[in-house]
Amino acid sequence: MEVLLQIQMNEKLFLRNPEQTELGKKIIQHAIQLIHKNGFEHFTFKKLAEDIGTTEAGIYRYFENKHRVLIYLTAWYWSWVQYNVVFNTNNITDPVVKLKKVIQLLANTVKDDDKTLHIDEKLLHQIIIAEGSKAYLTKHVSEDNKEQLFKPYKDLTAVIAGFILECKPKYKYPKSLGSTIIEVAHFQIFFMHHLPSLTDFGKSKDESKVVSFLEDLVFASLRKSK
Amino acid sequence: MEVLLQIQMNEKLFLRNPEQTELGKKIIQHAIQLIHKNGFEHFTFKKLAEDIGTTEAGIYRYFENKHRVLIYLTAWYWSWVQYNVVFNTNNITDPVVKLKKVIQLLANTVKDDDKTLHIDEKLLHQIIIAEGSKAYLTKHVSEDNKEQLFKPYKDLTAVIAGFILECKPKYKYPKSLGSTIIEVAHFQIFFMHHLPSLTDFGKSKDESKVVSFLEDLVFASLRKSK
DNA sequence: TTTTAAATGATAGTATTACTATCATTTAAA
DNA sequence: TTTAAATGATAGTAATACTATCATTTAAAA
Repeated sequence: MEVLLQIQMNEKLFLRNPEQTELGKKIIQHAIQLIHKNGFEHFTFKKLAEDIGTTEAGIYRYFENKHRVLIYLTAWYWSWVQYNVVFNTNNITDPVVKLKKVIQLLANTVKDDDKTLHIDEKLLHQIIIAEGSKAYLTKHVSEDNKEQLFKPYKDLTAVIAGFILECKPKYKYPKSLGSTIIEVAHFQIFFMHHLPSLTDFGKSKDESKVVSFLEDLVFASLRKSK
Repeated sequence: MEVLLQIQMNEKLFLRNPEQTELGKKIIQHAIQLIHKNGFEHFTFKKLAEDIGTTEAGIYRYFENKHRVLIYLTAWYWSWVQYNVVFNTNNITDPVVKLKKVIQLLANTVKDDDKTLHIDEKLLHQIIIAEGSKAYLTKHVSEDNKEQLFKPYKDLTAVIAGFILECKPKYKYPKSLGSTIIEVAHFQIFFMHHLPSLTDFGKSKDESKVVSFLEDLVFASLRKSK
């Protein structure tokens, strides 16, 4: 069975929808490669244009600025993760199993998804780990939030919060624990690779240990005992 | 009793020690104000120089670039937090009480410390929440780490990890839980103010609820039962 | 107290970044 | 086949992130 996955993106994320043209898809594809290679700070529309074989002006027709590209990529990523969470937890009734699945999807190495042709999810996952929080750590986060640019992140958090409440209906912090799972999964992986003494898995560089830590953390909080 | 606090900083953080001259102290003082006001992305040495009444070249004699200023400020901040942790937990034997103190110091509003004249800790705390992770989320994090630029952060994590092991000697993830406490304290406060639907304390904007969430999270993991 | 060096101020200059604008040309939809 | 939309090519500007030079002030050493 061959299916393609297309994620509907908020119109405010772009000036012209990059999914709808060849140039647009190239912009996304090469933006992922360049941000991954050089980091977001050294990513420029000039380099991107040269990489693709178009001009700066061409990129500016799709995105207002490079920060919007980052927001677009993070929004896309969180939508894709939510799709995977929903897909992988479908027909599972046990909320503990569902939460474990979520933790695995967040913390494990991603492999490129063949259902999206121009997006390399493995690279994108690494970008989100290292650059994702820069999307909202700005002075204009509230304006961006009013335009619903972070909706996919908030939706995913809500899904996870739902699973948490299924586990323990009286738990008082489902949303905070949801966003904590997402954030901790990512920065523990980052620390493991780059600042290993901030973790207990520095030497092994084994993502499954981040999964174990998170499971320990989450299910201790959700035990019925208390 | 009037005492002044001076924190010994790693020589590699700067070109010329800003603590040792009037101009240097002004650079730190006004950098904090400007980053707080405009955000790190819009903070430039030109604006800083104008603010102080000196020239760009003057700033470059103290710091290689603006990223080093951010690293300096975060290093200073973590050293100061560790001083406060050590001071406030001195003579306390119960590790649970010590950990609670740590959580409060990390998550509560900071008031300006009179023992440091040119640094406004309240502003600095807010800067670290919103900009702190940009200090290490770079492509050159490993080189910076080799120069020990993140040592204060790692030291603080180690102190917290020590308290965690005092609580539960067999706990498997003391360092990861330590860095998690630090990070979660900060981004939950950020979310509470700017992306409230990612938390359970959006409406109240009450930092003590972040403290409650963190205590719940941490002490569930450290209960003797398991 | 003078000499010397260190720190600062003033100015200039460069390459890159982050855009905006214009117009010709190609491509695709009506 | 007309018309419009998308792209390419080029130019230009203000701001940013530096580096370099030299004169002047300030402070430490002789």
